[in-house]
Order: sequence, then C-alpha cells, then structure tokens
Amino acid sequence: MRKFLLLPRLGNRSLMKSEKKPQFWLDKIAQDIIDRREKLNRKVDVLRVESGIGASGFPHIGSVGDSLRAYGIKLALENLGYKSELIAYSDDRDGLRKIPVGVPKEYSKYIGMPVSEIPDPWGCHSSYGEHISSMLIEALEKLGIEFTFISGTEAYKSGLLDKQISRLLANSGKVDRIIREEVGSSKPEGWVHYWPRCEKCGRIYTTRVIKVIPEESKVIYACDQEFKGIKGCGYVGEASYLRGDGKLSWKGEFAARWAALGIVFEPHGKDITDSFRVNARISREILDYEPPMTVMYEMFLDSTKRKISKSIGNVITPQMWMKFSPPEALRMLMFKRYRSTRSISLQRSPLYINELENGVRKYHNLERIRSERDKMTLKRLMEYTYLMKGVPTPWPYRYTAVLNVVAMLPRDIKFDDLLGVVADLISKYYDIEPKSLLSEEMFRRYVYYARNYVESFGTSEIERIEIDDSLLNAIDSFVKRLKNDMGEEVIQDLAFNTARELRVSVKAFFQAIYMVLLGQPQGPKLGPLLRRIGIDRFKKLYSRSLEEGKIARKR
RNA sequence: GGGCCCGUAGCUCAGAAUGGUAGAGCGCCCGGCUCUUAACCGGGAGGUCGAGGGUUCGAAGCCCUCCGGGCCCGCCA
Repeated sequence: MRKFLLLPRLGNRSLMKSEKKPQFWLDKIAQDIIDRREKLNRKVDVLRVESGIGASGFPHIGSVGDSLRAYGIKLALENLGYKSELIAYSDDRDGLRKIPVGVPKEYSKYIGMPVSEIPDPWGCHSSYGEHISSMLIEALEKLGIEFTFISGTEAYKSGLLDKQISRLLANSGKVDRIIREEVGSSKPEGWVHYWPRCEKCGRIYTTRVIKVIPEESKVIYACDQEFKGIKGCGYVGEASYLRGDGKLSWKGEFAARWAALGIVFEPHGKDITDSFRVNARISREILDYEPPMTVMYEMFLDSTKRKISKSIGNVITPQMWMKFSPPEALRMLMFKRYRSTRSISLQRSPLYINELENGVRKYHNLERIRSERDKMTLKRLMEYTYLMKGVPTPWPYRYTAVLNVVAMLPRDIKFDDLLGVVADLISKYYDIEPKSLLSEEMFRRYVYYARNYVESFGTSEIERIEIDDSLLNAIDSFVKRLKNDMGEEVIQDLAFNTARELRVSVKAFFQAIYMVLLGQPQGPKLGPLLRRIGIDRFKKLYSRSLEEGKIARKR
C-alpha cells in the first residue's frame, strides 16, 4: 500500500508479483521489512522497531496507539521467524515547552529545560520527565506490551548517539540545507541544529551554536535566544557534544536514533509527517542509514469529530480507557487499521466491547465468512488482538447484558454486593451458575466497566414515548394480571401468553415494556428483572409514567 | 507562502502499490425460529465511488484541474 512506502520506496515490485494473496497490514509490512533487509543485505540478529514515548505532556490514548502498532510489527516479525525487539524511547531529554494543566504555574521557570532535570511536581519520581514516562510505561504494561525502555537522557549520557551526533555536527551545513529544502527554516542560513545545554541556567532551547570544533568534539555557544517568552541568560561558553551535554534538535534526532539502534520500523502520527521526511533524508544522506519503514496514522478525534485537545477537555488517557473497557478492546481498535481510525469515545465503549465479543465469536466460526479477504483479516486481527497467545473461546454472556442489568439497579450498592446481584441475574439470563460467573475474571471486569459506565454516562433518559393502542392495552392487561407472589418463570410465561392472547407482536410487546422500564427497547430477561425490581414497584412506576404523560397512547 | 492526508451504501469503513462485472459490518425492510437481548437463520432495498476532463477496449483505482473536509511546516517535537 503506497502510504507506508512513503519513505523508503521499495524498488523491486516484481518480487511480490506472484504473491497476490491479500495480507493483514501488520503481516504485509513485516514481509516488506524482511524483503528490504534482504535487498539491503543488512544482517542483524534482532530487528528493532521503535516507538517514541513523550515525556513532556500527559499521555493520551494516541500515545499508546503508536506503541501498540509498533508492537504489532514486532509480533509480525517474530511470526515470520525473526527475532525482534520493541524499543520504547522516552523523549525525556526534550525541553519543557508549556505547563500542562495540573502542573503548578511556578513551573514556568523551568520552560526550556530538559524534563529529566526538572523536579517531579508530584514528588514521587526523580524528575518531571520520569513521572510522565512512568505513566505511559504503566499503560503499556497493562496493554500487555513487552518492550525495552530507553531514556533519551540516558542514551545521550551513555554515548549511544555520539557517533551520529559527531557526524551530524561535522556536516551541519548539509543538515541545514536538507531542512531548508524539505520544510524550510526561519533560522539564519548555516544554523547548527543542535541544542547545547547552558551550563549556567540549565536551558537548552535558549542556546545557539556559534561554532563547531569537531577535533575537540565541542561547540561554542551563546545562551541568547528567546523561547516562549523566556530569554536566554546571556552566558557564552563551550560544551562537549559527547556524553549528553546537549541535545539534537528533532531535525536529526530521529535519524541518529534509527542509525544508532538499527531501527527498521517506527510508526508516526500525521502531525510529524514532515519531521519524518526530513529525518529520512538526513538518515540516508548523512548517516548512511536507510530509514525505517513507517505507517502514518491519523490523530484521534472525539465522537463529535473535534480534535482531542486538553483545552476542550475531551482528552482520553489510557487509564480512563481501562475504566470502561478491557485492554484487548483497545488493542483490537488499534490493530484494526492504522489510518482513519478517526474518532474514539469512551461513551461508545459498549460498542467496542461488543465488537471484541463478535470478533472472538467469529474467530471460532471462520468457515462462515464467505469472503477470503474478510476471513483472513478477521483471523489475523483477532490473533494480534490477543498478542499471538491464542484467541479465547467465546464466553457465554455479553457485556450489553451486564450493562443493562447494572443500569437498572440502584446506584448506591457496594461493588461486592453489586457483583453478587448481577451474577444472580445474569445467571438466569444465560443459565449459568452464579458461582462460576463470580469466579471469572472477565465477568468481574464487566461489572466494573458497567458500573463506571453507568456512573459516568447514565442510561438514556426516558423522554416521552408513544405506544400503539393495542400494545398499551396488552401491557395494561399484563400489569393487572401480575401478582406479588408470582415467580420468575410465571411472570415470563404471563408476558408471552398475554401478548399471544391479545394478538400483539411478542417482540414489540417486550420492547414496549422495556421502554417503560428502562427507556430502551431491550433489557434483561423480564421475569427475573421484575422479580428483582418488585411487582409493586413496577406497577407504581407504570401508573406514574402514565399519569405524568411519559407514556402516550398512539392511535 | 510551502507541503501532506482524506472524500466509496443511512453510519463505520474495505477495495487503490498490480485498471478487468462496486464490497463487508452495522442500521433499515421482509420472512423463519424452540419467539425479550447490539441471539441465530434466510432474503431484500440502498452507491452517478466528491465533480469535471484526459489516457485506455475497459477507470473507484493512473494523469490533470477543481470542490469539500482536516492536518502539518515557517517556535518546539
């Protein structure tokens, strides 16, 4: 697909001509990586893929999407029989650019300083940067991603990038030219794209390289630039560019990392497309390293198609996701496709879970899928969703059922009690022992997600509903016949018999009752539900709805 | 000023590298079932593939122009 061939163009198309079989995108890219490796005659033991993890702003759902997709490629490469490793590279050498919400305003004094050298506002980690990246690491672990963590700061200090830095600085004129050709630059011509750290004020974004002295691996710099309203301290000094006394600008840093670590794949968001292009050229033309393959993924929008932004307050963090749906649902969403997964919304989490359940079920019924392509896509999607460790057999109950039950129960029940009650109801629903439900991890998680969902989003409010005359008569008659001492089965039978006797559609009859009861056209099995709610309470609810005009007669 | 992405059924999107009878899921309509479920089974309606032009025996796809939506760069990443 042309999109991910954007950077490294595969020359030898005929190579693949014979294999016209459609492939899942992760498999396809992995195969391309292998083909290219042969072509470049690059012999390395471990094929490394990379995902950059931000350390300056709070992690959001898109951040883990990047890592997840990179991890998918790692799995795909291993699936082809190669060793692979995911590098999660923390950008904790980046300077602080702005103060995120929730961070003290005084922190503006740290603007322009590397986030790894700024104290942790929450006091639990050794630095601001470490705190932020630990949040992301935690999320990645919850998602079941295995990775090797590299701190940018450590990378610089250990000299990991020294060879590349030296080469970039020795060729700084060429670097500047490439940047100008690709994206332009407002800096004066001949600018050295490197940030020395000012030894006096500690900032990196207020400095300017005056001279590069390659023989001594150092630069002369002046701290006289302005960044975000912060003026440099005016200090002039010299700094070694080896062992971490500064930082490459993004116009070259990716390239240095790729070359130093031997990265063969790294996904990127739409917002840094240009950056990738510049780095690809720098990598190829200056560092003699053929840049990694990549995919460009879209930014996430919320359900109203607005850009996710902190100021609107519609940010979704991985932690928030985990409150409403399982990690595997997120993995499925991210693996499903890599571009145009445009909107995402926690309110739609029941949908995502439903999709997961459907996927699992279909996986065990692959022969039913007619189209070969769809069959292959679903098969691989589910295998990747479960990280190649095996797709579980479908569980016999559904999240929507759990959600319906939780939604109609009082909100103030303690969680443990809620579990019991829900297990009780669901067991009637699906004819499973409550005990075996309670022993299931997935079931407990479902109740947890459902409770959080109901707390955050509630259920649809009953507005005014119109019910057909004949249906309403049937419900009337059903309500009249209901007796306090009726058991679940009796109630259930009564509902069916009433509908049949009065010759109304059973389906419509049930839907109408659920509308009255829950404001939605379906719900848990009626008998147990009414038993649980209480016959009297149901009768009162019904007559009150009639009196208040919430239920109207449609003729 | 420069650059990128997207536009295919009511909705979400496949299909585009390699041109060959327009697809799936959901929704909707009809029917079935041992008749509540974002459960199952069968069938159906629904698309000038954003517009126009070009190349071609043949274009959703390739080329050009335009329209619409979104994004990035010219601070930083």
